[in-house]
Amino acid sequence: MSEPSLSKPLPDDFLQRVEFRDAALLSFVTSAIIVPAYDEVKREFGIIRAEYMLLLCLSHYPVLTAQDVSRLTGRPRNSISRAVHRMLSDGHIERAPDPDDGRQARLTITASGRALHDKIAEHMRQRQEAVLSGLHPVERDTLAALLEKAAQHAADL
Amino acid sequence: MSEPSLSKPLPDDFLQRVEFRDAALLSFVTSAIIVPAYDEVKREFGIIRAEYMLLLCLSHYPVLTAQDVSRLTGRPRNSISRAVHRMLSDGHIERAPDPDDGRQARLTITASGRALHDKIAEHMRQRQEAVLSGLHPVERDTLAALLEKAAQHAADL
DNA sequence: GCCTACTTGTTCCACTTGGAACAATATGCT
DNA sequence: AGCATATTGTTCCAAGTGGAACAAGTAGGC
Repeated sequence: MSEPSLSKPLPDDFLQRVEFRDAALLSFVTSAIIVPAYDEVKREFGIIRAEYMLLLCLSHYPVLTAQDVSRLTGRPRNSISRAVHRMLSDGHIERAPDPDDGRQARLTITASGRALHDKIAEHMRQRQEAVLSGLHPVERDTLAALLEKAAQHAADL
Repeated sequence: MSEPSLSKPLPDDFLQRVEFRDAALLSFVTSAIIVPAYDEVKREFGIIRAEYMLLLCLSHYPVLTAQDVSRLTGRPRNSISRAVHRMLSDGHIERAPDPDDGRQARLTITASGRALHDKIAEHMRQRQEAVLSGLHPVERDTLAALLEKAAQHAADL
């Protein structure tokens, strides 16, 4: 035991002193939800992040191209391309050439893909509740409203 | 990079319709800050995420072991181990064996490492401001307070 | 028509990432 | 003391990631 040795290092103190406190807090809370949730999903369903984002997008839009998904999610096109091939071979999505544009393909989700998405979304939701249940419902609403305002502003950058 | 991910051109209603809206909003806003900031830092300084987190930790604690940094940041020990070696060879940190425990080594930041950290932190801060400047100062304080409460709760999970 | 510029989806490759096993050391129990 | 167990830091390896180049296709100008 030399210093204030951190046998149990609580980052809270750390999150106060850091030079970019708001970003550090955002990152900490987000990771507390996202990282364990994606780890669970990968272990349980063998689905990696880009693959799930593909299913997520297709479950909210009837038809998308790979490029659409890339732009929606911010992931590079090659990651989406790989995800499309795996989800195709697993039968979770379908692909049809666009008759009006020979370059692009129209992607749609299958019943199997939608069922998988529903199960994964429930994992995400549960993890979200575990982390955010420390806030009262009114606080949750306030947080969501502030985040939405920031998201709006960030999207316009 | 490894972070949570939704990026810019998101139709507004996507974040409303998703099954885990709070997590999606958190992920979107966090990524809007973190991802471009780390990309800049990597391009400009050649420093990757684990390496910067090491510098960040050591700039706020006088002495840490690699294990401490791993627990503080949540990154696996081998990532920290690699970062330690590169920051050592770049002269940004120093390492000395712990006289009381032959397993661990005491890490400290050098003047060069601290200068690098200051420059990187300024990049992060600027990116944070770009995204969060859409909120009024009072809203920023409210957001930080709510996130801190959630972080506290998440740390106790 | 032709030619240039752009877009979509893909493959290639260098790099990052993190789980698992490992040696060295420390701790606890009897 | 001895022996089992835990911890630190490391290396190895399989997997994921994203930039760059690429072929096929489209769009616009002339």
